[in-house]
Amino acid sequence: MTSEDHSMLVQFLKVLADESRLRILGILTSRGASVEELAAALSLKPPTISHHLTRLRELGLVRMRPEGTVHVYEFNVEALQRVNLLLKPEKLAQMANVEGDAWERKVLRDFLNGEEVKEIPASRKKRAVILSWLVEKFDVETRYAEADVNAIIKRHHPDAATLRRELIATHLMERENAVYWRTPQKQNL
Amino acid sequence: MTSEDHSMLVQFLKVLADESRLRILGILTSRGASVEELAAALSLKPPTISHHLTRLRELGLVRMRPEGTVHVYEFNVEALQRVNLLLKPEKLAQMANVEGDAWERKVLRDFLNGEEVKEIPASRKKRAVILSWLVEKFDVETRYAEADVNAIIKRHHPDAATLRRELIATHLMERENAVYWRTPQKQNL
DNA sequence: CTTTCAATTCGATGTATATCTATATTTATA
DNA sequence: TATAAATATAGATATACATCGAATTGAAAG
Repeated sequence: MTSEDHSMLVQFLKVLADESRLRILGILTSRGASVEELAAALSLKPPTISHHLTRLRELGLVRMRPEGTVHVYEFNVEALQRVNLLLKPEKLAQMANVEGDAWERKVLRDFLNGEEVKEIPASRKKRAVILSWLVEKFDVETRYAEADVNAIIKRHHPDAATLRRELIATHLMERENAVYWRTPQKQNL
Repeated sequence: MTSEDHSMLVQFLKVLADESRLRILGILTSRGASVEELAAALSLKPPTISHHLTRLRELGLVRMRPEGTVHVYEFNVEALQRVNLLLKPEKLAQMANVEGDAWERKVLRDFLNGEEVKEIPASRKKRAVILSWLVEKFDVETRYAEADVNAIIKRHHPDAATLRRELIATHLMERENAVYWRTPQKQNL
């Protein structure tokens, strides 16, 4: 549904993003006009105008009323209003959220080999993704000794010391005295 | 000024009329993002994303903030609002009205030879243009006998009878008993 | 200072499409 | 019914541009 809005919006914008068609719409705001009139007004050939009007009509931006052998085209203001409604940040956000964590999945694919961390990413952001994956190996309500933490990490990567420090530094885990625990999750909105 | 708005609007729409760029903006509504993140999210290569961001940035639709070696891009909502303001019927009308009667001038060029009507257009609309030109040859406040009307018309075309009848039929002139006069102009809005 | 990593720039390629001429279709008129 | 006029369609051409791989730039880290 939102992705329908999305491609709908793209199509509208593609049709509107043309100098000739905007000028046509501009003329049609004040009066209906025939193909020949528009051709003269824009200094373009009738087939070109016909082409533009077809594209505008496919999206309902103009309507056609035959009058004898002449076709009078009129502007449909409603359709333009619908475009304006879609062209807002909130709507764009909705449309984009069809997916969002493709990047995280890619990082996991790149740096994991099954349950093994192939390499600790140098980039902070990528490291954060791996650490988020790693912290899932710990229970939320359990309290661990440092040796337990190291043991669990070592199932996935030899450098337990570095990773343990990173988990604390990124606040994914917390420590008091010699006791470690996983930081309770905060809810997503 | 209005034509600057015009080409401005076309450029904005051309930049917005792209699926990838709309998705980028959609993502950036909720959070700033790096080129790599966007590339992963859209399943496109970084150079492609860079290209899109450049185009968006040229129009001020996004802003860039370097953060270490990573470039964080953010959405500039204001710029989008400006597009919405331009994408209204009134604005389109303003932009189009740089000229408007090119068609009428073309018809006159085609069917007149100086003060002589070369041929009476068969098309109703074109005939109307020629008749509007012809009726200007009459004073507004004068009352004419049929012979006078014919004489004036014959300065421009031999078939005075037909043209006289057309002037009446199109209500450009009126007749009562044997007296003719030019219909008073109604004002334009 | 060298290496590394993210971003950008460059060059190439394929696709989309605005515009034109020529032809066909449809409606009105003689 | 045949001709003329206004649109529409078909086919051709040229331009714009989205996308990619390769090379370059610029910043951070060892």
